Amino acid sequence: MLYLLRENIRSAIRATVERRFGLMLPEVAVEFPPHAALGDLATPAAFEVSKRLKAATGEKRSPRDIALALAADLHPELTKNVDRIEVAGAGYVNCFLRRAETLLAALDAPAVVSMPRFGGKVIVEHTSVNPNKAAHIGHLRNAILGDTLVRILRAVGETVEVHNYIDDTGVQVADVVVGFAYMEGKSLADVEAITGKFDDVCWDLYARVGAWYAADESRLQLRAETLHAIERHEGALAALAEHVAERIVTCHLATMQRLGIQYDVLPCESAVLRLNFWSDAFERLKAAGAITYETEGRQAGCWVMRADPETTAADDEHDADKILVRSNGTVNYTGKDIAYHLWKLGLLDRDFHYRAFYRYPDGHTAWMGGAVASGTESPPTSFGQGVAYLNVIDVGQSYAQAFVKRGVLAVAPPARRSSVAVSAHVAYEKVALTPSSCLELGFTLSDEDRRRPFISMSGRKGLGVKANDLLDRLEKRALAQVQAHQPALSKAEQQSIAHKVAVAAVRYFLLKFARTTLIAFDFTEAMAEQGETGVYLLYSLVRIAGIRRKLREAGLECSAPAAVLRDYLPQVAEWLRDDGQNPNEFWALAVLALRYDVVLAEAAETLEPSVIAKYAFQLAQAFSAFYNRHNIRHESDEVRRAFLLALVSLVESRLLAALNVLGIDAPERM
RNA sequence: GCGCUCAUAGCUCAGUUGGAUAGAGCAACUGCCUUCUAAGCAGUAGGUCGUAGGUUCGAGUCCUACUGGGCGCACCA
Repeated sequence: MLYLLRENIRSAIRATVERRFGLMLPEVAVEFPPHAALGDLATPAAFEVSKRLKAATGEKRSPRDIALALAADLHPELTKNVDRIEVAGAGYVNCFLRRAETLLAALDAPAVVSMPRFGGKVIVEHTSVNPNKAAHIGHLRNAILGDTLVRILRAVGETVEVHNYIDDTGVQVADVVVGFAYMEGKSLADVEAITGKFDDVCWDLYARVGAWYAADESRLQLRAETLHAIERHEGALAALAEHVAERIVTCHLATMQRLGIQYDVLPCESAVLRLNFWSDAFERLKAAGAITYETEGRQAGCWVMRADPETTAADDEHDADKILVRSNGTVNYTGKDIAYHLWKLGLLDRDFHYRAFYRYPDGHTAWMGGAVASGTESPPTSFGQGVAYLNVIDVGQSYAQAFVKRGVLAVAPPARRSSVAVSAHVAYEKVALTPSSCLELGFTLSDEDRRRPFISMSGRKGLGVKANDLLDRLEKRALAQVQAHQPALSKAEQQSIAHKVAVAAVRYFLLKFARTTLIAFDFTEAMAEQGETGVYLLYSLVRIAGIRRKLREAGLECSAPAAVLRDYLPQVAEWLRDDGQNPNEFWALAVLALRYDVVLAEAAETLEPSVIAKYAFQLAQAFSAFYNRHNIRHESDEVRRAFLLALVSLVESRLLAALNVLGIDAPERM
């Protein structure tokens, strides 16, 4: 609601400044003042005009004079929504909205308007966990961040395709294969016969393989041989690798499904090579002059991409350049990634072979993009060919991601360069463990480690909190609460509620931190059900559901409060008026709810989901205060009851929208 | 060595592209359940925004230097 209004004010100010002062303002800041006495929207543009006027003409005019002129000119253009405009402080222009009219209009308006900016399909890649062990909470942060980003983009009207890249040919898979084949002497049939949680079995095995290598480094030769067999796609080891990768991917998809996360395409790295994506990309990189063949020095025999000399410098220990093709002629990960990204933007005349890999309960299918044609079904739409890509990958990959982008940019035809320019690496910090969490997991720590603020997770050491384990613990804990609060419900209903509570808790916990904040995972904090948590958000909506239920039971139902209030506009205006020095609490709540689309737009623009999480909590908090002060069921005045209910409806609508974008589903009771 | 990033209340973190009186949760303390769910609400206390300069009407936010963390710079993926 406020998004469009803010844009209107922005353009009105820009036009007024141009007309009266002959200045073009590139950006006009319109913000939300710290308190209600200063209006609903405000702009410090007069300060900017004063500065620019002085620079352009030498004329000195006080910001306050300019603000007065702006306010006078602005008002006629905005009378529809704005009640009055005041100049405050040294030169702020403050707009006050017509409260009653705005509230009623908002009740009939959708929570958000469509405002796509990419102009076509955006490809979001996230999760991309090595398919060799159970997913841990670090992978969960990636997936939840990515999934929420997808939901944000879809909410603002973007078309999004979700990719989960499967690195089925890397050392990580090879290590588990070595474990099965050489440590345990298992055949493919033996591994296929393993029952139970396969990802947990591999988690333990992977850690043991690490120790096994450390005990005798000559065993690393087995890894190299296995890797080679996988890359050539030959023999029993390759077949075992394929089985491990596919089965683990299935585990990962099931884990993520618990959190409401789905994928459209699972492109496999093996196919990037076998379907000649790379050889095409290689030729194009050479033709574009983006890579050069080294004939001397320690990179002799390699194809390398030069670093940007302005931002990176080489020294004795490090080459700033990035090798894409090793001296033995094989391509590394970054090279393959460039090929994959060319495909994402439709810049390769090649495609994967698709087969339906995973069915979701709602009928959606995740398609595996592999090297060989198999199966009878084909996808309903074409994949790839996006106008932009967004990669949710941890910040440690920034260096490599920068080379991927430069590689794609070098090959892209001029008309498509803007596609590459708007594409981005959505970087986030990792999840580490607090020392106390490590101890709780049963790991022994040195005294030095004990004093550290956090300890990195390590799949190779088997040190980490598995995603499924955390969810299990949360569900168990929530179930105990639900059983205490809702003893009358069936076991199945209680479990369904406990599941929703657990999902809300994890998703909110991993989303409330800004992307660049390292999370030191602590069980106590992550399992908290009080304060700034996903549980609190659910509780607010449960209370709203409770209000509606009780009103229905009392025969006081009111499905369309706006229709009732339309006949009592002066009364509504009175209820929304500030009382002397005190700002009006109803209006404060309403105007916060109306900011939803502004917050969503900000999240979509900055690719920062945490702002929505923070906003949802703020709105829920404001509602809780309202809830404690006003009892709707016991309100005898019918019109006032409709008024209070209108506020509840507004909050409910925006809170539901926010939670939907956060991937959190609220139960009726809890 | 170079690059990126962070430093805000006892702890964990927000802080609207430079704006008006720096906020929240946890922990501590004080109240509130015959009431639409107390998984809650109201209140108290807690700050030289790492240090020193600079830019300007205005700096937690931008620039420089310094101090102290974290990450990256592999013929790994």
